[in-house]
Amino acid sequence: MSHNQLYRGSLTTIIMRLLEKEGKMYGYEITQKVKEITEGKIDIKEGALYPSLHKLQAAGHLKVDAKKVDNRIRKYYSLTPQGQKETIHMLTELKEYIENMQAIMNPKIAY
Amino acid sequence: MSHNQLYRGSLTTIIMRLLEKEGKMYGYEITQKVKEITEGKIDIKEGALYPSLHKLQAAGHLKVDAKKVDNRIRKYYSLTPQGQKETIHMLTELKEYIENMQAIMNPKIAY
DNA sequence: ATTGTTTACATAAGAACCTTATGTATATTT
DNA sequence: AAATATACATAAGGTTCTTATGTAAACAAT
Repeated sequence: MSHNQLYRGSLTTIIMRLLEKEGKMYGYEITQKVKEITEGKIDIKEGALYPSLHKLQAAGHLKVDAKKVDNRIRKYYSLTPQGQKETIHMLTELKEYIENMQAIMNPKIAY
Repeated sequence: MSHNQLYRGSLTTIIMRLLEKEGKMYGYEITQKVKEITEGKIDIKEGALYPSLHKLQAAGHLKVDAKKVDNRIRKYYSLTPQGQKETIHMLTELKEYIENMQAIMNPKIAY
């Protein structure tokens, strides 16, 4: 994902948010979209992506629809109703994370 | 630290930034300060804190000064010159992390 | 006076999430 | 023909965390 440890734990939130907006995406497409949006700064590794997609599917957050395109399999993922709720929750958590970190980095308390 | 996976990887940045501002702090003090600043939302576990402090010290980012207060040992940590440089780097990385995540969450690209 | 809580350090086992490496297979570009 | 891009997948190992446990002193409460 990145040389930086900060990104550890962010992958599911990224996946869920992209699917929320795009409707459906396949794995490789997610990696390319994230690269594009972040101007190459986030590079999702396949070894992280695919297990993460499988886990989200097993948890009932994602459903999959396999399609053959150009004689190759693509697995299109999309949010389940439960996944939509979970996405809202994840976005709230991310917002809180950022607020908490900013509070520590730039506290209102005098130093 | 938190039930939330997002915080994974943030602890060293938190420690370094607090020491940058406070000058010197001991372990227990760091946990209390973070609780205070984030209104209890971030609770640093001792099992994470102490190994992290030891690792930062071993890396040359922190120096330690043990003092006996009330018949008990306190280990005051502070940044080395190298640690000060590293802190600036970590803050830049955190800023970039937040920017990248916000770009994914709220892209300027039309959907 | 003893029990429980807070302060203050420490480490070990195990979980979670990642990277790196490797594998398969087809399409496209050089 | 070879290299790169597309598209999936898993296994081994690293890092960071949680949970559990331990030591020890100060302080508050019953």
